[in-house]
Amino acid sequence: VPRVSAAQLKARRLRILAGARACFARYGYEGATVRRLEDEVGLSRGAIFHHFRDKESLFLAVAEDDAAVMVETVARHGLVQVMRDLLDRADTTGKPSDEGPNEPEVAGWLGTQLEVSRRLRTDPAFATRWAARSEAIASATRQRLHRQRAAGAVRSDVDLSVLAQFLELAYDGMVLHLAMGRPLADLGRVLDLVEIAVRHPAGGPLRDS
Amino acid sequence: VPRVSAAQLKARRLRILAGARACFARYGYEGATVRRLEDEVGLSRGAIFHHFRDKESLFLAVAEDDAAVMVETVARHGLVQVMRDLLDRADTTGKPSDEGPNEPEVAGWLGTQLEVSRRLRTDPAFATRWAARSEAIASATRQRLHRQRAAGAVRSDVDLSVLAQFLELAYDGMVLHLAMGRPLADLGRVLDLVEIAVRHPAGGPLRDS
Amino acid sequence: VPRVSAAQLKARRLRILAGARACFARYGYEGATVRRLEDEVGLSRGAIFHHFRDKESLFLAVAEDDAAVMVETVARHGLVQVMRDLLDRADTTGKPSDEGPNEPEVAGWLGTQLEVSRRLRTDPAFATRWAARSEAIASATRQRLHRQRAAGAVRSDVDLSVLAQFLELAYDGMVLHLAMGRPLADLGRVLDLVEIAVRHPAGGPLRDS
Amino acid sequence: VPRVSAAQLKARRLRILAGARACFARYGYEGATVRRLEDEVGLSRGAIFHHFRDKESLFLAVAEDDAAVMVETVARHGLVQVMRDLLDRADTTGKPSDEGPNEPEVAGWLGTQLEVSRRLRTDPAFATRWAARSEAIASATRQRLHRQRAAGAVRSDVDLSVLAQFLELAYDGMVLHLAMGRPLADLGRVLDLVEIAVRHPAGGPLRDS
DNA sequence: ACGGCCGGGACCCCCCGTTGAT
DNA sequence: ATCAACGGGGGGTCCCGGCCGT
Repeated sequence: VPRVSAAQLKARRLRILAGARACFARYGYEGATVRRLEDEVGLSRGAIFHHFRDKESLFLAVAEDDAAVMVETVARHGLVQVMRDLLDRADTTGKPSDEGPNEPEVAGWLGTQLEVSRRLRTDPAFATRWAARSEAIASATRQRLHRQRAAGAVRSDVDLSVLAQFLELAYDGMVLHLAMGRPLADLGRVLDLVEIAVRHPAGGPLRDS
Repeated sequence: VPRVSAAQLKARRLRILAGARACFARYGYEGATVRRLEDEVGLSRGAIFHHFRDKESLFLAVAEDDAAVMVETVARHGLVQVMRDLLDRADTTGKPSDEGPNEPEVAGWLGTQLEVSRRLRTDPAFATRWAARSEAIASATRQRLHRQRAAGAVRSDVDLSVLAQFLELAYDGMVLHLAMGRPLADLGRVLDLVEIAVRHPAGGPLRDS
Repeated sequence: VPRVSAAQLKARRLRILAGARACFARYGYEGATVRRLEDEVGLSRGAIFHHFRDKESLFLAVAEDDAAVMVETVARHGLVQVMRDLLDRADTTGKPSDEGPNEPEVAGWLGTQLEVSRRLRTDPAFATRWAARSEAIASATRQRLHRQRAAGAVRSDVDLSVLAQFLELAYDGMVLHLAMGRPLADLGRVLDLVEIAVRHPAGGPLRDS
Repeated sequence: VPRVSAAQLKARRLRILAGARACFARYGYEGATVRRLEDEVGLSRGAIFHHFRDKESLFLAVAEDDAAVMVETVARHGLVQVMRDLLDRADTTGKPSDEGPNEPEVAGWLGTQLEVSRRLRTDPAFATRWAARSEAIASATRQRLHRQRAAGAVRSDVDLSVLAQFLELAYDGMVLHLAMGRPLADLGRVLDLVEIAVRHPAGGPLRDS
């Protein structure tokens, strides 16, 4: 017999995830000591490790959450739009999100992405667990491109998979760029270049904006 | 009175840097424990920390070395070529470099780049020290683009700085992509897209390769 | 919700202090390695440093405990009596104390005193924190002398503060003498001299004992 | 065939001893790292360890030097005078000594004494090596008292050995007091008390000074 | 469900003393 | 005789996770 409602349990879990995301983003995986997780989450070791087996599992849960959100966003708006959103939100620090309180902070998102990449390099076991998530994003991108091409909005002289990889390359580049806190500068116009390169075989004229 | 010649000292220093680069790349900064550094380098704590004040300094030296090599390469061959080289070398693991024994392993290079990005996020002091290196690469890219445009090989309807940022975005994307060990797949054709987007306002036909 | 009662916590703390005192006394501050502290206390690093921030704090707690006991003893029985007790207890090693189990072993006391003196010399920050404790002992000595003089048991041709310093000098001397493990020999009769010098302007005849 | 004169060798040795004494006094035995000894002495490890087998031997040499000076001073002027000198010199910090450049700084002397006491407690082997030096000082004190009594300057109703121990007690007290950097205050008048207690059975009037 | 106490592994770095070159 | 380079042991401390009591 659960002493608290399932809803409360889920809320607790989300609270832990949110705090953990912030912590991992700010300090990195190793830098996010259990002590700091406690402080950020507002619960103690016992509570945290009651919900997640260990630090690794907690991190994986955070990362999978982010990945799921991203898959959905890509499927609905496309990778380019994801990048533009990223840019907008990075532009206004601390600006309250317009998609609800569950929307992960952009800094947290970026940080988590980078931490994932680090663990992919150094931890083969993690890589295995993560492969499915990664493919889900790629698949969502390809499917959307497929729909877009059918609508005539995507150049047809290049394989879809190549275009998808091109967009992923740009996305990865943005993640790294923003996560390193480098200046935003003309990133908006850079994204214009990216979009045109996907749209028109000729690259075409720059859209006026 | 130096016990060993300056040449030997420099060689020793390079040996430490090489081992450290491999270690940082394989295990990440925190994962590269002193024990592992000893094993990889083949020297003892005492020797290593005689040449470098502490682990942080050692890492910084590795990163600055890589940055210097990269600045030079960009100035000579351009960022696109750097990316193609990256791709070629990533294609054949363990293949002996054709630029001499001092050429850093590509895996080491990539890993270092990512570790730099992590520390940039989490360590403001490091960010300050690194800013100059970062700008040097950007500057080299801009200067080369300037020369290329004068030669008519670069589109003239877009600001150079935007094109430079576009290339840097693609480069960052490649670093992240490769460092995460993701499949190379059609990355070569993706780079073609990148190159064309920089070259011709009209995008033009894909070069046959 | 405390897992253990406050009493148990306090007991644990005292157990750590007792072991630490023995360790510091036997090996000195630097010689009292964490490993030895573990062995002596019977608890692990984790437990010890859960109660005390670091080795320094643990040592300070031991020293302050000893100082508090000494202030009280001086106030009740006077410095001369403290010295005689010291002598008696040094005479019979391992003899169970007659003042309860919390009474610090004399060897521990002495060793701590000497370690305090070392840190006073080498660590100005420690000196500042310790000044108050030192003055408390001096003050207790002066107050007791004041009462004794009123009772006619102390010579009146010398300033009280000088007499107090004389006694402190003798006390310091005893600490050093005993801590160095030098022979006790006629120390009892030496203390007679000290006492007489404080009591009678003329030094007077030796009391028969 | 010595490549340098014996005098130069001795000078080098003295230079090392002087620097080491300062270092041991300022930082304590453990705190006097080889690095600091190098800095203070102005020579490197190799040079230092060429003249002294290891740190322990160096410390012992410093201590024995000090002890020898003290034996001589006690024999010539008596322990009370040694204490008064100590006091005078402690009174004027940095005052150039009037007994030549080989006269150890008072701070160094005191620090060494205390370090000796620490090692006596914690290192039985050291205690054995030191016993002879300790007895030499005591012997010098007794012999001088013997001569003084013959001259009628010392009370005759107390055993000489007790008086000697009394003086040693006071001396040890001064060492501890001064080494701890406590205020000098009325220490001069305290020494008057000590002297009178040794001189006259009746104590007698305080000398005017 | 939660939290404080605790165990013990491992971390980085310091430190002493040796070696071989000069 | 002197010193830089070096080996490797051990220092304190942090840190993760388990264990009970509440």
